[in-house]
Amino acid sequence: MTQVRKRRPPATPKQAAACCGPLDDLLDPVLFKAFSDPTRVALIACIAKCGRGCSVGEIAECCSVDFSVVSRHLALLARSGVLEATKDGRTVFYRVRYSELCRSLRSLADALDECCPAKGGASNGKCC
Amino acid sequence: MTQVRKRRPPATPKQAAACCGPLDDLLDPVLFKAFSDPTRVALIACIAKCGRGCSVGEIAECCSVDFSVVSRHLALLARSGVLEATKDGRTVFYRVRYSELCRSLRSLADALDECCPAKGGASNGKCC
DNA sequence: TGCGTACTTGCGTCATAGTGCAAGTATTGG
DNA sequence: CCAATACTTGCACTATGACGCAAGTACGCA
Repeated sequence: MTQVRKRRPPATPKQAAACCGPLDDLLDPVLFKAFSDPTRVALIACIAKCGRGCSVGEIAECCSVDFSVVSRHLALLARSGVLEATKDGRTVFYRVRYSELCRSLRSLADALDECCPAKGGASNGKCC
Repeated sequence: MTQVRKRRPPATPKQAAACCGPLDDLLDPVLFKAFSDPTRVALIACIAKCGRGCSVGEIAECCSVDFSVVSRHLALLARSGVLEATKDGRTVFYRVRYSELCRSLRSLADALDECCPAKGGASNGKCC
């Protein structure tokens, strides 16, 4: 019978870098860049806790920076997939893309677990 | 009898910003800044997939930037809680803090769910 | 059609951050 | 004790990004 050979974790970091796994796609700098600025994080928290679509004007009342700055941050957050923009007349509503965001975060956590030797992850071949 | 009044989600973003919930702590810009640079992300993926503690020299072979740059990135990643450094003689080993990282990511996902109206989150009062 | 509201975009400024080189520090082995 | 190894740190340069102001665009309403 053919034995199912368990894939080993890469012996060196260089080998690890060469073999692509789920981590490489999930560790997206563009997504996490969205969460790397205090002002943006405040905006995200604000909209997330509100639980509904919010207009730019409403959101701008939450923080002390200029209206134009808020507008730019929101556009960036929409581009990076954190928020979703819908336009109604001249008002733009931004809402949090809860499910997509949660899925990304949990997938990343899962992918990390797959690599973790302590959890038997690294020897199951799913890491890369 | 006293009725257990379900807390409503904040009516406006400004109100939402004022009430502190789990999100405010979990949305940590310092942590996510670690994941916001392509070079750093490559280093993290490299070490994570390797599944063991890696020396700075080994890690530096993975990417094209200068050795000193790698050293600085690794130090930053350790400061922000992504990596853990242990010194053995003159060699420093960096390893991924899998469990802490996964916990942070999953907690954030959970906190977001608590805010999501579609999942009945926003009306349970746990959001803020 | 003109005006006000809601938002976006261009531009200049300033601060922060990434990078490479070179020098410095710690540790090991001869 | 000296030299080599492994890494860190100082310094200068450049790039990127956050910010505010002002001008521009889009839309609704009278």
